[in-house]
Amino acid sequence: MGVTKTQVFTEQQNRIADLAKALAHPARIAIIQHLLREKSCVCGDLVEVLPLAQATVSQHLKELKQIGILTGEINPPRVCYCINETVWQEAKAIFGEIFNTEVSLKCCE
Amino acid sequence: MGVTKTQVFTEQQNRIADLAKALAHPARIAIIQHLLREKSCVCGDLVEVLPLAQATVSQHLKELKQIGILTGEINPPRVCYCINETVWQEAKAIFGEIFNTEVSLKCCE
DNA sequence: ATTATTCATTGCAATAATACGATAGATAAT
DNA sequence: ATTATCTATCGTATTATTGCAATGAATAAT
Repeated sequence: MGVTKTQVFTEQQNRIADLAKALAHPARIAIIQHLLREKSCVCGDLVEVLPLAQATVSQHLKELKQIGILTGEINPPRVCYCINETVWQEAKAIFGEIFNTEVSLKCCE
Repeated sequence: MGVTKTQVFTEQQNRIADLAKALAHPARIAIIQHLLREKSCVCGDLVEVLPLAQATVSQHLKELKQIGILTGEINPPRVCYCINETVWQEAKAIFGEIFNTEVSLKCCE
């Protein structure tokens, strides 16, 4: 049916999946990397850096803003996008929780 | 056009995005958590744990196998799915690289 | 007031992802 | 041989995602 059955999973599982989905596009990775490394965070700069149309970049920014990873501060006529420290740390923690789990080596015995 | 322009991004950006996409569904998170925590890794066990049809679970397992996160060892008539340590460590490292980057606080100045 | 700049939104087309019933294949058990 | 068990795949329906041109909204500059 093309629609994820979110209600049958835990809140945590859905949150991780949603955060992962936000990272599941190279353009959004590029945006995040740029905001992490450079000080410039104006939308127009990102449009220049990315080989995508302005409308497409705007859409990716919207998604990252929606999940909370980015904040968009209007500074007319520009908009400055920044990484939201709180959500970023949450994502770091939630991914760390999974990746730091020791993998059971007793598999397939 | 519904198709990601992978060729215009770096290999690393595409790899992170692909790994993130593999994690971008609560069912696949549940599968990974189960394989991390429990020793049982037979496909049938996962079908019982997940509130999804067998065909759907099989499809999610296929995706995780395709990206390399899981290995599927045939042990007739069962199939044992295990976390692939190598790829798992790669994913851990690649996500860590991003999340351990210090966020520039000089944003929007 | 008019024009230019910056960014968001809308509308559309194309492709990808999600879900499941039905079926097939392979082995074990009888 | 027949039946049962386990898993993969196919076909199909539905929804989501990606991408961009065109347009709109809001402010700055002239």
